[in-house]
Amino acid sequence: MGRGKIVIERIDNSTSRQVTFSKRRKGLLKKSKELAILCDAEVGVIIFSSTSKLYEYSSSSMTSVIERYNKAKQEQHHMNSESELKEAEITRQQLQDLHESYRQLMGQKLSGLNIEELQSLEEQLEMSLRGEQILTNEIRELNHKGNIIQQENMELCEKVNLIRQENTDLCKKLYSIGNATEVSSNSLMPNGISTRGDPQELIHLRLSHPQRHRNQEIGETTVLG
Amino acid sequence: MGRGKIVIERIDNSTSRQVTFSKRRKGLLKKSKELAILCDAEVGVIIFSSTSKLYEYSSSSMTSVIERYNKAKQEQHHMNSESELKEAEITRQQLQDLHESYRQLMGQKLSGLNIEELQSLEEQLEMSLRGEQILTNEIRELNHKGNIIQQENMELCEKVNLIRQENTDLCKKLYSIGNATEVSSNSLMPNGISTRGDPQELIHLRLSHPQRHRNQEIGETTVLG
DNA sequence: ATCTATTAATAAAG
DNA sequence: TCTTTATTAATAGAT
Repeated sequence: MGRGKIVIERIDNSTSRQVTFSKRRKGLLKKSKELAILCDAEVGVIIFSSTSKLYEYSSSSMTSVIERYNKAKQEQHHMNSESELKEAEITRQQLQDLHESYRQLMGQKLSGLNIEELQSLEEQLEMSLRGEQILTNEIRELNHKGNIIQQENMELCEKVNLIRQENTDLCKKLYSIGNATEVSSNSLMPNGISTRGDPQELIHLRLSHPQRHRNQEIGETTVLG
Repeated sequence: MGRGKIVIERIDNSTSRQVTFSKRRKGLLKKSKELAILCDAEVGVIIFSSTSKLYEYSSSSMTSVIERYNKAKQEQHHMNSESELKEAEITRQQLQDLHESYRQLMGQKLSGLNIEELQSLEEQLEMSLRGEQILTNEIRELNHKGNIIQQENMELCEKVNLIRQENTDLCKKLYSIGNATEVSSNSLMPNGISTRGDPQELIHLRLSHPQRHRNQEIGETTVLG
């Protein structure tokens, strides 16, 4: 879809690579949006340019997309390990069946000629089964630990976001104080002393009013930390 | 690009929504690959259908893309908080300038009449600045903790995968033993006793040979756990 | 799933 | 980077 057909391989020319990157990135992000809207899908796209610049699109928020992705993957893993356990169960059953028919054969053939070999076989089978048990238990434990840590992780993230939000709000407030006082300061500077009313009282009010809010928020945050 | 132009809005008809999803999903993933290859970019795409089925593409691995994304975001936040700190610094400077001109004005006007109010103003400013410091420190700490837990998480995942792989290998071996012996068992079953050679010895060899491998692997895994 | 008319994306050039 | 334009690629609608 251009003046000529191209093969999909790394573009060597740095300039045209960048041009193509810019065009196709735009196209990809547009198509991502369209897919999300048309088909009511949740979509997240992350692009790092060859110069490591980040571009992204997410129909909701990247955090929620990644979270959902992790959950879905976790479920997939669960499914996997469960089906693995089932397979192991089947294998175990097959071995037991084998064991059983073997025992029957031995009974039919000669009673107690190769007992030593039979016992060795039995031991080996048991060790197989025991070893497998150990492994599956370990996997269960590790899965469990993983889940717990991931949970902690998410909770921590929420905490961080919460506090970050508080901080942003606070910064905004501080900034608005700054702006407000800056305006006043202009009227106070030696060049422009045009004292309408009492500027002193005005500033005092402006600063003392949001001050209470600030103290409250600090208190809350200290409890969180 | 179809028989007719369409508007980008949720497709109400469930069937055609699903058809469009399938087509466009395929297109999006293809274009993602092309972008990654043509432009040497790292790309990750996550798609959840309206029925919550997961589709994905990543030029490297989704884990590494997400990791890189998180790092990049963290840096952005650092930049943000640094620029916020700079802004706070500017605000602080502005307030000090104000303070200075205020003092000068006071000096010019009446020497020491409203000192109490001035002091109150000073205290309030200091508290503002101190509170901000506390918040930014907390954020740093929380970020740090988050990183550590994430690290732990990844290491654990690797461990789980490693052990899972070992288990899979082991299962395969076990399974192949099962199949091999099952074949033998068929020739051993009452219905088909056609004893060519000594089947007993044959089974014993087949079982005892991989047995050594098994024991080794169990040993290794126990060290890991 | 396959077909095809049509639109959309984009390669190359300015 | 933006615009233009020829051409290919994607896909909407139908089967």
